[in-house]
Amino acid sequence: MKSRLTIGKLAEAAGVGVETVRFYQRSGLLPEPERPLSGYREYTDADRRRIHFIKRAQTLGFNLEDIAGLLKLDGPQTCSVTHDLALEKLHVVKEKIDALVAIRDALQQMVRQCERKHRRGTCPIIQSLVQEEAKI
Amino acid sequence: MKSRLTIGKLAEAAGVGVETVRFYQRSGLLPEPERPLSGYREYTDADRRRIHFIKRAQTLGFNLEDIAGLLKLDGPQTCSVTHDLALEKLHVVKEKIDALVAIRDALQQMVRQCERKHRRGTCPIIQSLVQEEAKI
DNA sequence: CTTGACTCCGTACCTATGTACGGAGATTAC
DNA sequence: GTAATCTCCGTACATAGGTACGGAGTCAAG
Repeated sequence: MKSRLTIGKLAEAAGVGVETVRFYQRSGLLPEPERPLSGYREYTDADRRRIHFIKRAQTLGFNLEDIAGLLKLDGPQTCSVTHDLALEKLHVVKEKIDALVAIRDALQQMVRQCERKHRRGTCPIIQSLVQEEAKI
Repeated sequence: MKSRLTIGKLAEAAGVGVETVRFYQRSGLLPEPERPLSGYREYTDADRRRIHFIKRAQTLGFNLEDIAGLLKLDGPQTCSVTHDLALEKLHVVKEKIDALVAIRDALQQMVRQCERKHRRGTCPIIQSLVQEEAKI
């Protein structure tokens, strides 16, 4: 099912606006699509998945430049370049995970505290988050 | 050691600019500081930690509005409000962790593949990331 | 007690990431 | 085949999150 999509269909399928697709193309995040009929862009499902990936990565705190770096990992580099870049990104991702796990644990503790009605003046969310700082 | 900080010292200690501190104050992310001497703001170490938390949360994909919500957990609400807000944030944080773990695993697989010199035309980073989509 | 660094405030400006506009041409639905 | 819809392009505008400016007041070292 090699569905050919116009820009409008792609945008709808990916949950973004047409202008966003054009913007990503201009920014180099999407490859130049074929334009057989009259100059209209023709996209494939791979482009839709790529946009999904971009949007997901954004919610994880990567900016478009970071994301371009991640997407470059799919390119035709030598394996050593890819390897090093992947390792670097891996490091960043692991750090993000650690920081989020600390926040998750603090939130969980807070929820439990509230459920045990052990409330004092204020719930110690910032304190518990902030004291992770030395570790992170 | 209840160190009193001027805005410049605070900014330096927190690794941001003076204007950023003023901006956070205007945005309600930092409380109004005391201003005993001649109107100069006087900050404490709690403010420095708060800024660190804001910066850390930003790299995890929270925007300033999200962060204000997290910081509100430290406030003097009733426990039930705090509980519900914390649960909601907990959900978001867990989702972020899951997505990052998927990316981490894909990157790890990629690094291993490169190390085994099992390279084909392109490393399958996008494919492996993108195919998580159903799960996430 | 002067000089240089710091702070005040409001406002203007900047970058990243989109969003919208508008007029001309292509396509599709009737 | 014509009307509605879609796409083209360049450019302008919008929003979040800062960052810089400028002129006046304050503080601290010599």
